[in-house]
Amino acid sequence: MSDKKKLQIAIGNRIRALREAKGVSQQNFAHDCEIEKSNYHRIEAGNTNPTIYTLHRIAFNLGITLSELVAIENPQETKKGY
Amino acid sequence: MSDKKKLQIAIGNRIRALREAKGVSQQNFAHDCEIEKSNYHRIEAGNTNPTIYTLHRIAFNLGITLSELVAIENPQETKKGY
DNA sequence: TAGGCAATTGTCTTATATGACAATTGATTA
DNA sequence: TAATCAATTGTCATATAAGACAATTGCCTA
Repeated sequence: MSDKKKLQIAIGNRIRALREAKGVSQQNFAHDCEIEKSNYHRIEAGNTNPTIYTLHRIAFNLGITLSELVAIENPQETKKGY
Repeated sequence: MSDKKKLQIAIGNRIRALREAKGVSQQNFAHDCEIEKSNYHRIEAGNTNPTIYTLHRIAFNLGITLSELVAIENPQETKKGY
């Protein structure tokens, strides 16, 4: 799997865990973040490569910083895969 | 100015400071990150809303984590501006 | 002065993130 | 059973990130 996909999945998993910890549904949370719900789902599923501003809105609505949001295991980066 | 633009500028400024601290040119650094040099410039200038994977490659080539890269002052977020 | 390098800007193209919306599935509950 | 809600998938349109490349500007320095 590509580094890009691994990163997307790692971020998606982290967002999902944090949202579930808050006990809020995808639908409601997506609405709070002003993200269309199906696209929000694709972010959690690791099927998209979100922009920093989208992640910023998600972090804000989780009540954490962007830095905390992207504090994931460092996907082992090799050269290439872009 | 929009929250989005403020975020882009904050991130661009941070990337520029870190790159300059390494004493490497935009051209060479962009090449290392596999980003076309004019587009790399637009990121530092805050004229684009980069994807997380682009920032991941930049962080990697700076020798820091994504989390460290986006550890910026929290642009004061109000509601709306999306 | 001429040449080279870095930074910047502009434009066109291509890939894709996101919006919008319909439809399906599964779980729950009245 | 029927109704509702959450999650998921698919498709189309739009906006824009990023690639590619040309051109300009400013700064060195040989």
